[in-house]
Amino acid sequence: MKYLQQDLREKLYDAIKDEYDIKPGDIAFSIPPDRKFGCLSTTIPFIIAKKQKEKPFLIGNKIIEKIKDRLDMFSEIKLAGGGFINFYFKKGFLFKYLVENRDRQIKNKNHKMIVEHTSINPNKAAHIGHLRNACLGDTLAKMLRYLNYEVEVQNYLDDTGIQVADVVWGMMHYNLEEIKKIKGLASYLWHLYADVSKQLAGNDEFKAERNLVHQKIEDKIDPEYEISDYIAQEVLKDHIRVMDILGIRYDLLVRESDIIHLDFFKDAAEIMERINIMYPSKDPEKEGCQVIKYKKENIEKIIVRSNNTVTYIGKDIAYSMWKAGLFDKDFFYSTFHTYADTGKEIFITGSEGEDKEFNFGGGRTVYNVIGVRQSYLQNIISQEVIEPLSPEESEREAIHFSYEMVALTPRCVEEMGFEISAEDSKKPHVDVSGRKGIAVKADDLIEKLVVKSLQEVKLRDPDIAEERARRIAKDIAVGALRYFMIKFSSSSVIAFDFKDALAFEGDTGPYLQYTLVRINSILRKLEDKDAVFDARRLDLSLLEEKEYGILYEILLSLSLLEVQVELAVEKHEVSVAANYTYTLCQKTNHYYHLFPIVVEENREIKHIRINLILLVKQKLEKLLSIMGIPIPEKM
RNA sequence: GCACCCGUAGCUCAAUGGAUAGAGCAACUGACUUCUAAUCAGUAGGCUGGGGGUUCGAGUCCCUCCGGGUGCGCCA
Repeated sequence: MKYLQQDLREKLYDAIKDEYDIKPGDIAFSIPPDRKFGCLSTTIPFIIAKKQKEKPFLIGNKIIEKIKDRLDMFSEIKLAGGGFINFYFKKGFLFKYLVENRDRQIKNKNHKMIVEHTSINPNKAAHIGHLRNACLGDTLAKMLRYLNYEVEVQNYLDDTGIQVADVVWGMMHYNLEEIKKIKGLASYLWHLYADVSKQLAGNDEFKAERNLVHQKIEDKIDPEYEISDYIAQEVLKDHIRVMDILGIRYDLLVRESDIIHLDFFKDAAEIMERINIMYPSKDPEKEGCQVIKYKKENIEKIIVRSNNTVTYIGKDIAYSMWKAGLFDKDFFYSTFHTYADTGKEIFITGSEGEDKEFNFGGGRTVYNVIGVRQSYLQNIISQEVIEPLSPEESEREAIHFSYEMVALTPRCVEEMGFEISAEDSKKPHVDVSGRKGIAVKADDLIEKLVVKSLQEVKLRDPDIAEERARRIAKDIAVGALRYFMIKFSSSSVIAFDFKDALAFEGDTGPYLQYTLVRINSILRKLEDKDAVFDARRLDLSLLEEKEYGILYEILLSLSLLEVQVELAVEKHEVSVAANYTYTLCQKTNHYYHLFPIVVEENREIKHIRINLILLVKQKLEKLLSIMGIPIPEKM
């Protein structure tokens, strides 16, 4: 349909460009709310009317006169509502078009996208907040791959940060050998981190000790360094394990320690100084500091402190510039992990080693999936650094893929046995806090989902083999979780509650899975020779009006797959795809409930229905794979 | 103070400036001897926080007020 729309836009533009002063981009199409208004519609007469002071309906009628003989896929082109031009496809056109073009490849964009997501501090197990980040980022990456961009997924590791120093300080009464014996280190550290945070709060002596530990980690002094290095790596492995359960994978792990040791900031600073983005502040309060001006809020942000150390944002600037290919320096790389099933490797940066050729970094578009609270800093990076360094229009761009936090409902906090202050209990939701230990661990949530779906599976098939049941339960759990994490628009806070997250009915991942599982089940019951695409034998006039109407809605919906995915990427809203998939499934369920397929006796009608569900199956599989929702073998 | 986000059905959320504001949950009614009831059909539920404005057309854009939340550090 995308090609159809493009084609139509060009023809329309050619027909009217001499008479009206418009650009091809002004012509947009939408699908009208009611089929009596046709299957495609444009409001171009209104747009022209605004510019040229002529009645929209007069313009519309003129346009229709010009184009009506040039477009043979339509049976009718009508003016309605005072200026809408409504197009009516010839009966059967769309179905044939979809079947014939079902394997059409999306054009290669020759454009490298880097998506940074997950980026969890490597000092404790992952929680639901991190899951939202990873699910959004992974879905975005999968969408970009579907649209045929070159995509590289990076996960940034703040291995020298204060959070790691916190837990190392808390572990200093152990030696490395003892730490290596701890089972489930990430989960152990979860509790330790909460304890440590409590101890450090308001105790300056402890904080001074912790700061010393932090310094030793940065300077690679043992045993602090070796302990921190071990912890960061073990926790990272645990994050990779959890994310892999959800089908989330990475290409490259970038360590902050390597950015520091390779002194990336020096190269970044030289470039920024050269074009005066970064300069010494004249503000007496910021004497001796290098700053960047944030024009929108008229603020000077400190990048280099008066003691010559680089701030948090300074390091991120260096990393962002490297990601966008704005300087030549590169990391060294080695393999960190190999995925058993595909044999694909995750690489990790290093600061020394063999100087081999790798193609990491150098993205034309660089997405950073990070919470909305970081907007201020991310805006500085994209507006004040990357943009000025990319003078040609959209040559390089850094995009903050922003989302709101996952919070807990007060009820949920109480359910989990945390104490809740009177103040918090009045709020609509309570912030997740790794520091306080108030959060739902990713592992625990997944386990709860698996247990619940296993119950449901066994309820439906008491004789099912244990291993098979577990496999299916896991698929359902993953589907439920991933869908839950992306179905809300990213600007709304998710007030997490087990009741909603554990739901398997209605607007949920399992609903989508169920739709496809049933289609597969129907197809299994057909003979092989029946279950084939064949566009020549689709005589839709055989269908009664009601069936034709519902079938047509599904076809229109199917035709929008690529358009919807593009829209999701453009709007930075992966929920667009989730909602789209859900309505497609609703229509499909409605359809095959009313019109049986296997038992249909009229062979031509049966053939039409089979071709429809074959199309739905193909598109739905694509959509689910984009959202990382697995397809269970049965439900 | 400056910058930003949110407010839509009882609850959780949808809706490129477009035609009659839609789903799910909860409630109520109905459909399993039928290709899988994790489904489907139906009933009920709305001054889209209030007030102005722009527009042929506003839940959507602008202004203002009310209510809720966030960011603005030589922390990360």
